Amino acid sequence: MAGPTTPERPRGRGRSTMKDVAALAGVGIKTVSRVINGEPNVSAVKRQAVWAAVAETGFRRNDSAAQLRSGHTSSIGLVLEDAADPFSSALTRSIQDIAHQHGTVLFSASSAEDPDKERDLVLALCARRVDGLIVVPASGSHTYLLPEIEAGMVCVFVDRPPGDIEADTVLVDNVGGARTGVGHLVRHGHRRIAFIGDRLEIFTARERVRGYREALTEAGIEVDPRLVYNGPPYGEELRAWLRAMLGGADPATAVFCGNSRFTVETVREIRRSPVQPALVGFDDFELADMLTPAVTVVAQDPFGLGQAAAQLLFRRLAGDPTPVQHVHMRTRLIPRGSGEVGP
Amino acid sequence: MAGPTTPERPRGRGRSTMKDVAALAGVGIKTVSRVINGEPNVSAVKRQAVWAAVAETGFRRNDSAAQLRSGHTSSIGLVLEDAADPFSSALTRSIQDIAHQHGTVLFSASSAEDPDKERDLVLALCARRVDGLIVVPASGSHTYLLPEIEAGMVCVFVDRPPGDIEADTVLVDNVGGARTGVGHLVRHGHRRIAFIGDRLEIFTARERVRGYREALTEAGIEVDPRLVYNGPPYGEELRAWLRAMLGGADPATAVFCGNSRFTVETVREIRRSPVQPALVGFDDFELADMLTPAVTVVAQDPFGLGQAAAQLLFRRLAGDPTPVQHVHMRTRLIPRGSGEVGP
DNA sequence: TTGAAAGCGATACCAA
DNA sequence: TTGGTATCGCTTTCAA
Repeated sequence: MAGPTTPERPRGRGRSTMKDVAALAGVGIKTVSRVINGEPNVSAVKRQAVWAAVAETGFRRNDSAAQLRSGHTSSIGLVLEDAADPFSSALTRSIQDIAHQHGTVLFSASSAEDPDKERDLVLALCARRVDGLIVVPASGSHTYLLPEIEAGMVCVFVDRPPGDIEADTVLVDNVGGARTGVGHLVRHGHRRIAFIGDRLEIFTARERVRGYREALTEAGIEVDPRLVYNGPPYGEELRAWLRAMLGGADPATAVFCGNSRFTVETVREIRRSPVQPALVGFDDFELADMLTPAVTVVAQDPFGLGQAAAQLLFRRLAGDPTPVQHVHMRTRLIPRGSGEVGP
Repeated sequence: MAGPTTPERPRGRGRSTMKDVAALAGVGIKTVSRVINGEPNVSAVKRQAVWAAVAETGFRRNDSAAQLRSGHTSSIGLVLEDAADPFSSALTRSIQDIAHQHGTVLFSASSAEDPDKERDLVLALCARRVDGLIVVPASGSHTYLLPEIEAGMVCVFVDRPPGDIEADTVLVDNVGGARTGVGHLVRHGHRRIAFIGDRLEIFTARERVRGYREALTEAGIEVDPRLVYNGPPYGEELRAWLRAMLGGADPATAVFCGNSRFTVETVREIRRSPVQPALVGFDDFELADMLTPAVTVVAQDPFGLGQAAAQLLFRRLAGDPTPVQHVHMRTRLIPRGSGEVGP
């Protein structure tokens, strides 16, 4: 009984359009458009009639059609390494928030550190005509973005710079942070300090080793290559290396870790080890203060990083024509115990 | 000199279209469409000519235009509570992966547990005509989705059921998990067991208290309301309650926590406390095994949860017409020490 | 204040 | 195997 009494209402699948709404409200389609988009110059009477018809038909504007004509999507894209990583998820959240403030939604995708997958994802986002793009670039060249950028796509790179192209970046002061952390260990009397970090293909790993080297050189300590690990942060390879290094004839008395994955792995290995080296890690992590001993870290600010990147992006979208910008974020040493012990 | 020699190439802002590509390649626009979309029935010669023209012009298909005509976007939406939360970010990652397998990208947004914001985000995603939607619903009614669902939007709810509507859900066995965890404490001789969890507006909190009550009742233990906390997982309120409860005349000898936020807060407070109750937490968390004592948990599987939800969604999108489904995921007790001590 | 008409850039359909 | 034409639902433009 209830069904067939409202013949104007589209049944089952399928959406009603502005045309349907206009017909039902007895106005022109352009008036519907004005009301939906909150534009002025519509009489209160018609405005009400339109909203009534919208409610009646369950109308929802098709943004694809709007974008096709107007040229902007009110969406931005984010491509990062792994959405499940705490650093990435903090980044995501802060970018989502800034996007939301600008009435914009966020596409996000994970590249799994694979340059080809990153490229696919980025280009898919470009095909969707997102207004702008924030990328934590995998290694490799980014020249594939040149045509997109020339066509008007706005890109900001976070945490790492892109390969082979000049573009806006928001980076952490990796070198300075590592210098601070290693210098801290030096000041506590250590001279045999190990470095444990990612493969050197990864920008942040390169920069942090550099900071490590600089700190040692500055202290007049020669770098011992047997104390430097650059490899995957998981698996037997790392554990074997740690065991060998800690159990060897001339073990390190302190360890500096290149990121929190390594810090955690190192903490686990130290637990099993007869010697207890001092430890400082790059990047803070949850419960670092609750471990025994509590872990001293050089903290980054992933929320701040995401905010800075998003704000730069929206400034560009608003038309900021200034030359390419390179923003650097400070790090902060947080002493908690593991780094404040002598050799 | 290099610039003006290729007059066909669009300069500066603006994209080339299939029309441009067709003109440059000397073929019809429909042939370009066939090549771009990998459709058959195009000669090798023309195919090559088209790809050459695509490269030359930097053409990238405008997906909005494609969607307008074809009706699907190859995108799905995800609305959750907080992208920075480890549970949510694991969910995000697993959904991203399944989506990617289906050639689909993911919109994600955080509701911050605010029903109005959730509604805005969901409707924005509907306006973008995502093919489907996965939602971790905030509390409140979800009747606002009825018109969308009737218009063909496919929705799957994860971790919590929606309010006031029947829809596909993928939930954790909250009651059973809590019963298991509390039962574990009972078996170690505890009779004064506290429950610490979220506000009762939140579905999982309600279910987990229920499991707690059932376990106690089953053991013939009366529930003491002074041992039950339902409130925010942060701030002085919780800490004061914990201090009072642990320092009172008749303190609990064991604590069951409703989620990992509470577990961590409780661990911190126990450290400062003179008494050391046994502890079991719902939801596993990183480094739980490295704390002292290591924390016994009832683990969920957020990756599995996301996978199940995404797979159900894509089954629906493929046309699965079966009635509304309610999937339940098992939990798993992981004894680590904190829960294996007597009163 | 209002609305008719002309696109936006692709795909669907059908004729060649 | 090819490609012309109508069309998707909206915004823009412009005349009334």
